[in-house]
Amino acid sequence: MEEVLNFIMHAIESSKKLELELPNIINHLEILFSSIDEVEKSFGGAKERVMMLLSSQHDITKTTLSNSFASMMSHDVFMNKTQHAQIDRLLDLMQNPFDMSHVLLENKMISGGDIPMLRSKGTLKIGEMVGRNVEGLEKSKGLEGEMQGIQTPPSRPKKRKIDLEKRTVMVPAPQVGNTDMPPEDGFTWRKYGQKEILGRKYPRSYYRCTHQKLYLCPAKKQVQRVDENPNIVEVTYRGDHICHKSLTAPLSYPPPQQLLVNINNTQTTISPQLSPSSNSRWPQAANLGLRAGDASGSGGPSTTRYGIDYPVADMADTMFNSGSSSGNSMESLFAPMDDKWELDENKS
DNA sequence: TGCATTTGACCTAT
DNA sequence: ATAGGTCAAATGCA
Repeated sequence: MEEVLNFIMHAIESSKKLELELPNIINHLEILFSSIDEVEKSFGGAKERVMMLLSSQHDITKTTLSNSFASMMSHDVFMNKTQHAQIDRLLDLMQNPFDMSHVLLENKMISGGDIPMLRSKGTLKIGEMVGRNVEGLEKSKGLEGEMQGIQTPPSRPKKRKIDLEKRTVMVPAPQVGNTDMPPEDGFTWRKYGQKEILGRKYPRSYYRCTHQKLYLCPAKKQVQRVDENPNIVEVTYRGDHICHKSLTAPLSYPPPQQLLVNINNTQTTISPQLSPSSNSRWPQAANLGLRAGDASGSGGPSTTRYGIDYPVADMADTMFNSGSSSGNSMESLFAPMDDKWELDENKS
């Protein structure tokens, strides 16, 4: 653990140094790059070692980790309630690396080598695992043996009234116009609530399917900005859309696919993943997040449309859904990912 | 006028 | 008691 703290302290020092020198080096890209690189590597090293500790220390407890963080953070910073909560979340992540939403966030924040590391340890799976939360994990008995003794944290409230499967995806928030608008995902939603969430900087918005009353469609989603990066929103889907199955429903939408949104420092990519357990109920990858930068997304209501032309979405749809041929450019882009991130179903 | 959003109140699980 | 989730009246907009 000492080594971890050394890495973290070095990263913090490097960050401070970078902050101080920023005005001077902002125009010297090479120096800027090496400074950022140093910070990145230090945090990466820390995380790598924490992961190693986690794999070897089956009885690691949240308390001991928390104490380590607390002592580290208390050098000259008084941690308030929110910061404690954020550390709690980080600890949850460390003990539950399966939550895809966090993993994606981590992939953005740290070097790209980390996810392969997780993958090689067999601790991370895409497909069935994408975005599945703790409840989903607990149901997934086959995974227990692969958790390498990492215990799911003593959970906070697991289920509320509705016992629906939840899936979380990270999508880029709109950069222009009304950035509070949820990303487009091909469905029409109606906002029915917003709430401040303890330990989170940004409020959580609650949406239900516009056709809930008409078609008794139970689909809901929660949209929340990520604390660490407001440019990313965390979208949690619950319930299946049945509105499109109704004979009297509006025009159908394109077949949704499960997705993986892969965010890194400089660009955002959206990678389609076939879902083993549900191949028709989750939002289409191509549509998610495309509202960012879409001028039409500024201002108007958050509801979207069935059967209306969406040039950008269509373009992406074409890229992702242009049949099973392996010739399209997007597939070539994501091919390495697909090869490495083996779906559970393919294994069995 | 009808639909969507806002927001305080209420409900419910822990 | 508390926090997350939902309801519903008030309000805004086209």
